[in-house]
Amino acid sequence: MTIKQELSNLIKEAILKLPLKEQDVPEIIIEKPRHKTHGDFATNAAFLLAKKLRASPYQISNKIVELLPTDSFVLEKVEIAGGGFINLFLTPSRFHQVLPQIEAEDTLFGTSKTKEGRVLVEFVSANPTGPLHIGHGRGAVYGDCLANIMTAVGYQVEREYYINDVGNQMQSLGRSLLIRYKQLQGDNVPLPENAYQGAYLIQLAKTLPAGAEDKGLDFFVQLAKEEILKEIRDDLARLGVKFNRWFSEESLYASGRVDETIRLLKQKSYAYEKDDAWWLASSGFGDDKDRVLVRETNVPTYLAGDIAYHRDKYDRGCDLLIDIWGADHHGYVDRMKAACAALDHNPDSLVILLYQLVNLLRDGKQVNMSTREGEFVTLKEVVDEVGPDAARFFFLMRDHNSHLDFDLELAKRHSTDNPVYYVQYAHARICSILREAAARKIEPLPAKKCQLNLLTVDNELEILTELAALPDDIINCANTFQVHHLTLYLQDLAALFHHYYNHNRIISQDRPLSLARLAMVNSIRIVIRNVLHLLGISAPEKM
RNA sequence: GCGCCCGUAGCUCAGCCGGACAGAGCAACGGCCUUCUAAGCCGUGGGUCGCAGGUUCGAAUCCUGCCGGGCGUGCCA
Repeated sequence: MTIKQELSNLIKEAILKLPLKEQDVPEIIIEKPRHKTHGDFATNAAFLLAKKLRASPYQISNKIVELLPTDSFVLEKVEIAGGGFINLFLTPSRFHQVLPQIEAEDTLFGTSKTKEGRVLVEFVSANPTGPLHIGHGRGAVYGDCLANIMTAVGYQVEREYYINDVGNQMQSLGRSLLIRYKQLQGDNVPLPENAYQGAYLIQLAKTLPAGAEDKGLDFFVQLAKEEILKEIRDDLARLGVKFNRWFSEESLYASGRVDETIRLLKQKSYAYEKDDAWWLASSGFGDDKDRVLVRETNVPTYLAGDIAYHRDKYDRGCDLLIDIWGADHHGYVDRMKAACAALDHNPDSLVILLYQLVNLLRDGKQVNMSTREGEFVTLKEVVDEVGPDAARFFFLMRDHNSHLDFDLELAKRHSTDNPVYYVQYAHARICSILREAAARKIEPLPAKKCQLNLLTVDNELEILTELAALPDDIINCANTFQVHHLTLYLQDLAALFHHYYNHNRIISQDRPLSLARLAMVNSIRIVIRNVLHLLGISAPEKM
């Protein structure tokens, strides 16, 4: 049980003795106050009860405090302040308990089994018509990390990439490659404006032997698709982004799942015919207007395929579908949710998370990212320049709803202002201390055998609080889908450690003290490493 | 026009299911290396939380309107 859960239970038991019925007890929120003088934790429970009990928060707080157990090993002191806040001060020994726990759970510390169910995270899903750009990188890392977090709280998680390998774009891609090939053969064929302009097709065309044009357009389509997909897989692998499955849109057509889904919608009368096309009655489910499912040419739209795909995910037994899209697709959210509702699925079981655009900067100045003529900065270029660790950390630093400035020079800098190094350095520093202890023949003891009551100086208890907060923080991330809290958590923890290191000797002549401090520092190491791994970032032992 | 996101210190942002004096990093200025990694630490200054109303015992946080920035608004994918 986490400290917060423990405190929450204590408060709740007291409230029930007020007396109050179970259903009238508000959700007890235990928060960490901004100021130390307000306790290690605090709750505003009395404010929430004031109306119901027709008493002032101050009076209610007094009653609650009277009803708290006096023989608790957790609470050292309880105060009422700020007109009704209950400020809770913990015994040092409660803080110390976290160290043996971290040691015992080791790589699992921070994880919990608080959630259950099958979650499918679909992300990236970029069209295989060109290299991934930096925006895809943000979505990739966000999705990968969110999947890690969902796994860490107990969900059974699958990660998928939906390949849009159907439609005009693939034909256009094949034609573009064919033209590039002909140009290389000396033919003076112009590349149409609507063709794919990127230089990557020239590179690919160069690998083709003479006479390749005899193999027909379809050969070029398939080749371009496969080669580009291979590059995409390589780029994502380089970034440490993992998928369980690459789901081909084409396979949905081949298996008849698209037609079947359209038939089903017709049966339910959620699809109707108008102007020689078939429409989804999505406006009945909150969309602005109805959407075409099957064109007057009798070819299904992208939407039809995507609905079949989502239906497939549900049919495979997933309880929660998470889609991660770039913000430029937000206009698509309502129709997708409408489609799921039309298929009798609870719209809340489809969560669509949008991430905002990435601004690429170099020393504070915007890097030109014109997508015209394919002149964008590719993900590969960025990862090659700053490395996967820095790239991932930077992509994860901000709320996905906020625009992200990605400064290439900052990401490479080896100094305090670069948060990646700041955090990794804390980890390496601790490893170095542990090596030094070994060199001095100081054999570390398990935390429970150390005199942990020696850990009460400076910010030691603050560090322990921070360590203990991790499981709750991860659960919070899973609930809100806000991954960036973990990068902030790491920066806070690293700052606490660096401060501590600069003001206190860990290894000293005082052996019991050294052992206790080594135990604490080792727990910090475990926690930093675990969180970095959740973020998919390495935890170097030397820097 | 309509829809979504953002608007907090010079810069980049956190805080936003309402709560106690609004936080951090960077930048600026000034300190700290014969002792476990100075890729570090300490100190100083810096804010009408875009504007105007409303709800509330209490609003950066909720509601309405406005202003500014970004994105979207295909029988493309």
